[in-house]
Amino acid sequence: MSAVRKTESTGLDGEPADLPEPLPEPDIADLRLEAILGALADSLRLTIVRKLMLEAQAYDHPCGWFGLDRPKSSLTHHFKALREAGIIRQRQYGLERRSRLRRGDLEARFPGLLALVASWQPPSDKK
Amino acid sequence: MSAVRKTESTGLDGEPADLPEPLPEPDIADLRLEAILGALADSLRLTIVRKLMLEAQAYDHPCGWFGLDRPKSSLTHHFKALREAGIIRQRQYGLERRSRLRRGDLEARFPGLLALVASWQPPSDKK
DNA sequence: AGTATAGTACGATAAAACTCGTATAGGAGC
DNA sequence: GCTCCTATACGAGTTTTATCGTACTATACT
Repeated sequence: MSAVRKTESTGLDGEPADLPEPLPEPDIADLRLEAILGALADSLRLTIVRKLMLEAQAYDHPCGWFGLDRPKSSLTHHFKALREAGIIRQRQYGLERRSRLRRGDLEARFPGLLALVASWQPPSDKK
Repeated sequence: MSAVRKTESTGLDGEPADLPEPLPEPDIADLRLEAILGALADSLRLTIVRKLMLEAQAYDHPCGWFGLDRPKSSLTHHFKALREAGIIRQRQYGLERRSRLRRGDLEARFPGLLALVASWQPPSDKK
């Protein structure tokens, strides 16, 4: 393993520690493949994860950044499903609840899984 | 690509052609990641697929070979779910309906997916 | 033919998941 | 304080999935 620069203390998954506390989520050791596959078995959620993986820039994006055309209460539902499965981490930043992919955790526990999501293409109509 | 020996004619996924017709299943081009992940999001079905992948010997195993402690009608349900998602192929051999993994198709369309299943471990109690 | 066998089909029940309207919370900015 | 904004919480209706008993079909065997 190559040396990793740690300027200050670091938090979960190599993140800086000076961030709001994450919302409740499963520990990396408790990630269950069944639960994760179930959470990914949905094209809207695949879209979310894929976008986080391929287009996330500065880390941590609010719900609106995804540009999903669904009622807000539906989106809350899907983001929560992803978080409870352990796929994303969510933090509260003032008004916004921002999400990031738990990329390191997922790759450590299920190597290759994210590559599958990356290569996924939505069905002709994204519904 | 290396040369593949074809003694006689071959059928789907490189199988010999002189086999009973497979039960209805999606074509390789129609495999949907969402559907496949959904079918795998279950520990009993993961157990089935994993066993097919790691222990299948002569190809094509009947339902009883798996040694699953569930009512027969439940097993029918789960095998059908796997077949309709495109994960297994089923053929009727007299009394028995035997299953095999669509290994080549899956690896071609979703490389790395089966490796995830292979590394899966059932939760402490297989239920 | 009669019996055992492997597995399906049907159907009922129950549990889980999806969808989304409405109401609400709470920080941000004027 | 008042309003705007992002997002949640609650709850209801709908759909999907799981579970499994019972009845049945079709083949194999004697």
